[in-house]
Amino acid sequence: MATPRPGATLGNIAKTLGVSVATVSNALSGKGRVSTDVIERVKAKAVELGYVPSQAGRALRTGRTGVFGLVLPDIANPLFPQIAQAIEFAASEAGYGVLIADSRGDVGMQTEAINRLIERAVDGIVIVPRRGTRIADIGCPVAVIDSPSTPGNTVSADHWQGGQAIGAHLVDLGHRRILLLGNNPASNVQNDRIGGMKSRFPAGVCSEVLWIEKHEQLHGKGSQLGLPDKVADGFTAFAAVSDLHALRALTELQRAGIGVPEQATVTGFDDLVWSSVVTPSLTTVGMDMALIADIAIAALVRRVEAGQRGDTTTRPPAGGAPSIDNRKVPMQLMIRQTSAPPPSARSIATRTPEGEHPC
Amino acid sequence: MATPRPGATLGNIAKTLGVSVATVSNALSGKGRVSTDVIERVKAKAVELGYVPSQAGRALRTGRTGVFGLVLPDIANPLFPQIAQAIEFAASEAGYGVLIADSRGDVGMQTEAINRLIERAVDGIVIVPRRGTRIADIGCPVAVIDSPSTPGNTVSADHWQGGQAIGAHLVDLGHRRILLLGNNPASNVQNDRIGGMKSRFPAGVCSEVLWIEKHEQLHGKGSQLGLPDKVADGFTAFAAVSDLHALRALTELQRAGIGVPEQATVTGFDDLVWSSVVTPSLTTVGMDMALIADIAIAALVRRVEAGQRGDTTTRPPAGGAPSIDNRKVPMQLMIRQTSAPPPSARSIATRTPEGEHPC
DNA sequence: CTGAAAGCGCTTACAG
DNA sequence: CTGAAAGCGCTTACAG
Repeated sequence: MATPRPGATLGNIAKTLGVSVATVSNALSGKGRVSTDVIERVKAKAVELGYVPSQAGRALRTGRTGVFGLVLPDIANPLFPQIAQAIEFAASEAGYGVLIADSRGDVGMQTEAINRLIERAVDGIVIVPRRGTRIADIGCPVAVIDSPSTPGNTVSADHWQGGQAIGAHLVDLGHRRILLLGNNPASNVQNDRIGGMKSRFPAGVCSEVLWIEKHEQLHGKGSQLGLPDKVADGFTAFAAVSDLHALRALTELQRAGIGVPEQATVTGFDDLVWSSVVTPSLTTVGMDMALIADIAIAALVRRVEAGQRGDTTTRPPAGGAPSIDNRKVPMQLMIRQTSAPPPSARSIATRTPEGEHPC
Repeated sequence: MATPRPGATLGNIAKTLGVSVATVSNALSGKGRVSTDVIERVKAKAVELGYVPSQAGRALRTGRTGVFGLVLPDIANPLFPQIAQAIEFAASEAGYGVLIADSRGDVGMQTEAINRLIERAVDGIVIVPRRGTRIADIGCPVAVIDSPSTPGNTVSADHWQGGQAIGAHLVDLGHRRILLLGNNPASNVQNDRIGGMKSRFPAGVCSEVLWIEKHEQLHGKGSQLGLPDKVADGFTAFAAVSDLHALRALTELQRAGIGVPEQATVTGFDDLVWSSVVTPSLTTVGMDMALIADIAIAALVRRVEAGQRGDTTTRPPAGGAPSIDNRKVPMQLMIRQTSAPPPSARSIATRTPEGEHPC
């Protein structure tokens, strides 16, 4: 047999070897009692014939497909590559495939996407929910990423702690007037990040939040944020809840001839792919997507392998195994070049007394 | 039946209705002759029971899974979201699911990834090949995206034409000394884009290519590209083969106090998500990923639905249906704010005689 | 127009 | 240690 026939089946192997399919199945899976001699001959023949187990047959028999679904709010999201890559890696390590579904930011399509996955009989679903969505009990193991407010089976980056890291960094640098850049006040993630940052601002620090979506409703999509004016007002640091907004801030400031970081500090969130290629490179906070993905996939695998199907988004597995309820993974501060002490701290005074800049 | 039991099967419906499963199957699929009366009752009962066809059963019987694989060289690639979203959309429109596989930039893993997909019995595979990879005949319908040099079954953006569009734009603006920014001279895509640009430069234009990977080997990863010096040398335009490099150029120039576009024009490629949020917004060339995805998926569907399996990467379908050989989809110039006439064209002379800037 | 039957490839008790 | 048999849910000729 020169070319391994792609169609080889357990039956083929059994016939050529003169044994039963049950024996071949057992030999290959190592389950029943089979003599080492037979095991060897079966394995050799399997390789020779290029045997590939039929997932369809196995799925039909076992009721498990070995596939997880991944539902994303919007694949076009710049954060998506990291998530998808990490999930795909963790899943394939665990022997599972990943079926993707894009909800295109629409709640209705999110439901449709989930249904499509269920029709394909996925063993579990990893959901990165659309902002503000609550995932209903869909009769299939679910792990939710990045929505700590959803009860149960959730894993996410610790956005609050990430915010604290950036907040502390800014304060340590000596900044006392800080503009926080958010996109939408309805986002839990953004509020956590902002809350974390603020929690590290001592009494003497004065901060304000600029919500970009609201700003654009007023001044038009893509309009300038007026950051140079803020610098004139005394703001020395611009802390965005996403690298995307940080990039916008950085270029807007640079465009106005304001030196970053000499005259203004800029920080982001997420460590997107280009954050280290811009000049100056962006100080940001990265999340450990690999760990997050591992946790989500491990939770799903545990449930599936415990033999449960059709059970529950919110309750922990019946076996009493630990769920991943609201598990938070620390974020990591990546100090690069867009953050530095404010001009005042360097030129005017060596130490900045608290409350020097009243709001 | 309040709660639709997720486990409902053809047999359940048949039994509750007192008909055969064959009839139920026919009624639902509309294939055999079934009386309208029975069809209605079957459909009603199916809805009532929340019947969801088992893909596993169907797959086992028909030999088709209704799933395509998507192999990507590196999911972390910033272009990936567009590709994945478009493929997922086109596939789900056609009734197919999409299983992802990341080859992480490694040729060996690309092969592994393809094998994993084949084990899952995908009906076809869309491959975005790793640079320089040739896809072997893998016994399963394949559509290749973005590698026009691969023979057969390839669809891609027309990188050459996209280059021409940018090249012409730059020349029309009056630029005569243009620095082309590429990453790697081994990339067909990049060479096509550069070739296209150059093809529109008349004799009087002097251009040069700066290969970033080579530059970084010499000066260290993430080092400055020395673009301000190039401006001093008389270069007025910087045309990158990717928005990523354009962003790098833009920030490096801005950082050096060089006004874009007043003192230097910057252009990119691909219209990545942030290209319109930077200040000034980036002139670039977008690709019609939706069309590319449609073509790739349609080609796969045609093959699958023609009933062929195990056939051929390189040969056209036996039925004589058109293959997608080296089909190219036009790219679209998106003129935004980083491109403008060179300073000389505005201040020194109204019209720039050809050959004014010798190389 | 409808039904009985075979079979896709696999795994799992159960007998030998 | 090994095999015969049942059955997962579906579709497809084939008979009635």
